[in-house]
Amino acid sequence: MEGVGGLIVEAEAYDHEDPASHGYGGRTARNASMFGPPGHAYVYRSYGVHWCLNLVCEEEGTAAAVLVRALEPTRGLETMRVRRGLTDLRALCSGPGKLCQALGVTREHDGLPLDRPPFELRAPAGEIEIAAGSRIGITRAAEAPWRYVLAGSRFLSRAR
DNA sequence: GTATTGATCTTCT
DNA sequence: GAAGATCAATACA
Repeated sequence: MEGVGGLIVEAEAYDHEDPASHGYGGRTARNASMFGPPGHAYVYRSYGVHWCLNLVCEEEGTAAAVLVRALEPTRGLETMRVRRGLTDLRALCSGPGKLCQALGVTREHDGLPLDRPPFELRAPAGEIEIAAGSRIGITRAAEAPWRYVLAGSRFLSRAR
């Protein structure tokens, strides 16, 4: 989006039956876009400091989404470095909040469709190996094996 | 190297 | 008024 981007290497799944999910317990003002049509973004403020980006999937009313936790920067590296104030490539997008800062994702992107600018969603090129694991950074149902990572990637929020 | 804590805001109780 | 799907700076080993 807007000249920056990368390969998603880490994601976590949430649905409306998940106690850790914002969609748990019904629709609210914050998670409205989670309940919207699939293929849209759900962006929320975390700890008052960071933005986190979700990709809404499944059908309307299920509040299913995947949190994009980390990606491997491939485009717009200079832009992302400036936004993050860093030179370390691995630190640019190795976490939900970092990733959004690097990409420039804010509440303005909440609810936007992912198949139109400024978003652009593409399938990865070639064969990739996916590994599943327990989730990170949450206090409920953290043991659910709904974290999916690109096996062996150096750009994860936590090492393999 | 690991551990702890402050920052700062939206939403829910 | 408290909690939270986080990060980065600081303190200690």
